[in-house]
This record gives sequence, C-alpha cells and structure tokens, in this order.
Amino acid sequence: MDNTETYYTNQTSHSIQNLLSFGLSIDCVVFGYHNGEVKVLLIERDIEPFKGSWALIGDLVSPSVDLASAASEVLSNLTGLKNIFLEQFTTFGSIDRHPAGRVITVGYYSLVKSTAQKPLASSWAKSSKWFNINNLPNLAFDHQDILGKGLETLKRGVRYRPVGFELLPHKFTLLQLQDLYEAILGCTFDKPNFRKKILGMDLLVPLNEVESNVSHRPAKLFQFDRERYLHLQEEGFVFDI
Amino acid sequence: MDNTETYYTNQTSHSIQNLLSFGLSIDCVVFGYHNGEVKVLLIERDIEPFKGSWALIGDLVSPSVDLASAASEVLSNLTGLKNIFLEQFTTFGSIDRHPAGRVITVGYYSLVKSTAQKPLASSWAKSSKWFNINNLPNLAFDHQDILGKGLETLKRGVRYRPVGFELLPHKFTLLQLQDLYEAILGCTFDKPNFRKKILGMDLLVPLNEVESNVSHRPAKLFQFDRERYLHLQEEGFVFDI
DNA sequence: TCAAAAGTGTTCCGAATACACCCATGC
DNA sequence: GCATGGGTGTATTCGGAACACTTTTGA
Repeated sequence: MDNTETYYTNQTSHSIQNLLSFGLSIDCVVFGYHNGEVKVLLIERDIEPFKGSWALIGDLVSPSVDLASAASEVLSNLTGLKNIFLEQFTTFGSIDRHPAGRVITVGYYSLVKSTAQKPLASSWAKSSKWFNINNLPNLAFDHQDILGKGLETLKRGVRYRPVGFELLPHKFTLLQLQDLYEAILGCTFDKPNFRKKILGMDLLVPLNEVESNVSHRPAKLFQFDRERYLHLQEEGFVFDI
Repeated sequence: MDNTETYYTNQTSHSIQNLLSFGLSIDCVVFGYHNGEVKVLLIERDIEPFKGSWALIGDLVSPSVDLASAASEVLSNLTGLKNIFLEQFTTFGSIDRHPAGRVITVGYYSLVKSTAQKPLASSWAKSSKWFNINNLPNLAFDHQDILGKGLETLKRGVRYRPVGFELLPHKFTLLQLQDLYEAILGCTFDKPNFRKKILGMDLLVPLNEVESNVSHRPAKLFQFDRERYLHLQEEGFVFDI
C-alpha cells in the first residue's frame, strides 16, 4: 500500500496520509415500540466530547472488520442486542461533524421487538434510555440529523415492506398492528378496512390463542409468516399499506 | 487529534493508526437515456489495478472536502458534467473490495439529460463509453454490485419521485416519457391510460410546439413544472407511476 | 391513399372508503 | 346491564385497466 498515488493520477495531492486519513464510525438509530409509542434508544455519554449529552448507539469502526459486521458489533457491544433487524440508510460526511477530526459515519437503523427490558449490557455510556420520538432531548454531534433521516427511512420502509412486524412481539393482535402503523405514520386507519387489507394479503397466520386479562372480548393473536412473504414476493407481490 | 482513544474507551485497539486507516472513495453510477435505451457511463482504466477494465466514475476523496461536494467534484473532474442530478444511495465496505487497502466507497447515482455528447473532459482513463444496462462488460472492483444497487435505486426512485425527467430533454413528448419509463421499469403501459395519469397529475406544461421531421402526426411537446411539483408536494401529493 | 403515430372517449372491474351493526368479556 | 374493544357485512365511490375509435402528418 505504498504508492497509491499511481492508482489515481488525476488527483494531485494523494499522499499516503491523505489516502488514509479518514475515521469511520457507525451510528445506529434503534427503534422500539411500546404502548402506542414509537421510541428511540439513546445513550448518555460519560466522556468528552459531548459528555452528558444523549447520543445514538454508535462507535468507531476497526479497519479489520467489514461494514455490516461492524454495525452488528456496535449494536451488540453497546446494547447486548443481537440478531435483530439492522439496515443501512445514509452516510454522513460533513467536514466538521466530529470535533476530533474527519470522521465519516454510516447510518444504520434497527428494529427491536420489545422496549421492556433494559438493553444496555456494558459500555462507556453512563446510561441508556428509550425516548419517545416526539419528545427527544438535544443530541450530540449531528445525531439529530441522522435520527431524522433514520425516521424518514423507517416511515417509508414500513409502508412498502413488512418491517413493522419487527417492532411487535411474535404474537400480536390486529389492533396492536394498526396502532403501530398509526403511531409510525402519524395517521389513523379505519378498523374494518385495515383488517380486510392486512388479512387479504395472506401474510398473517391466525393462532388458536386469544388475549387474556382484558375487560372486553379478547382478540385473536396472529403471527407474521415470513416464508409466505418471501414466496409471494417472488411472484411479484408488493407489500403496501 | 492525538488521543481519540479516550473518546471511545470501550474499544480496546484504537490506536491512531487504526482510527485513521480508512481510505474513502466515491463511485457514481451515471445513467443516461437515448433512443429507448437506458445507459450507464463507464470509463476504461488505463492504470493498475484493473488496467483495461471498465469501471464506474469514481475516485478517492480528499479529507478536506465534504461528502456531497466530493461527489460533485469526482463527477465533474472525470466527465465534465456539472449541476446534474446526483444523489447518494449505499455505502460499500467489504474488507477486500480494494486491493490497495481498506477503502470504503460511497455510492452515488446521477442522471444525465443527453447521452449524445462525449462527456469525458480529462482524466486518467483511457476512454469513456455509454453502455446499455442490459449489455454491460465485466467491471473493476465490486462495481458490478454497486451498479446493480444503483439500478435498483433508480427503479424504485423513478416510480415515486419525478426523477425520470432528469433523463429527458427539457422539451419532450408523452411517448418519449412513456418509453423512458418502460425502458427503466422493464414493462409496458397502455398509451391512453399513461397519458391520462401523467396529465392528470398536472405537472406537465404543454408548450405551443410540436415535433418536427416525423413522418406522422407530430406530437405536442411538454415541459416538467418543478415549481408546481414542489407546491403540490407540500399539500401532500405523492408522485406515483 | 396508406402507414404510422398522436390523441380521445367509454366501459368495466376491483380496490379503497365510509359506515352500520353484532359479539364477547369484565365489572 | 353496560362499557369496551373485537369482529363482520354492505353500499358507494374512485381510479386503473382494457380497448375502440378518430385525427394528423409524410410519403
């Protein structure tokens, strides 16, 4: 890796230092859902810069690991969360976005099935907390922008792909599903029509189970059938709410 | 930028070298359209590695310029193209994607109004050429993947946002527009219905001009009204073909 | 007058909407 | 019984698909 200069002769100033002078980090917007509220997991920084500020789940990346693995590792190191939905959206590269130097960050977003447990395993963070997306604190770095873009991505994604189920327990009622969509998209749906539409897709498996401990008629529980979705998708079906 | 170590104490091996050992590049999938064919602009590499191979419009990025500016510069340096549609899609970060070391690349795609002119201004490339997207040569690096992802992004984008117009001349006929959509999406549309739908959106301004030199009834020319689109968008209108 | 493409109108069908209504459970 | 949410059925409306048709030009 000595004379990378020769690989790109049209740029005049590609010394080795220039070629190698980027830091790379990953910032992950972790979304959760509980009691009708869409939430984001943030950590409180216990170190400078932005000590005491809230921030996204993020860290620098080691050059020895590829991007997708790095994202999983960051998430698992800082929260203990593994094997959950994790997808790249946008890369942020303003010159001054990190006070320590030029750091590019790749934005990921993640969807968690339950916000009940405290997901922090071990980290340099003082604490972690779920925040309602409509009531966020000030964030470190440019994390406000990143979170905003991530939320946009979620809103778009949830309409055309069956990713909403990643935020619900495996077994859920149709009303829970509808409430989730209403919370994310900020609108309301007609209950009978929502049922017809979602059941008509033939993607939900009705279970022989109902809610319990509710002071009204208990609702049937359903489960998302991923195999079925993949099969339908191959035939040209497109999920659309 | 001496002791970045202290900023991220949960990672054990963040020496300065590790923090700073990423190369950053931009690869841009430049799309064009001509005579019913969707095309991609490629350059023939005149230097190692992959000398003689075709590659996307791409180059290393200097740490002193931000990501969006870098993308414009790469495009303009290698093709002379300026002020055209340019948008980020995905970032690629496999460990071994560049033989010279760890280089992350941010994928952009660009839409060009005419593939008629030879867009190469000056570069380290032997030549440049427009290739039909259905008849591509072998590509350098992981550019096959990047191009594929870029094409996916274009297909999705063209359906829900009025970006198709970026590939047509300012004045165009409805059939040209329809042919463009059919070429990109790989399907056919019913002519009367396509007209009704697109005109019903109220986004096209009919000009007092017609085609010339055609051996049939000349078609009216239209123009895309961007102001109108932005206005409608604010009212909640979503472009959809 | 013919070919070729521009451009219009009309019917039909299915999906989305808007509601009205009944059902099961806890208190 | 009654409050609460679960669950079903139906009439209406709207947009898209299919397709038949007329118009205008060059050769």
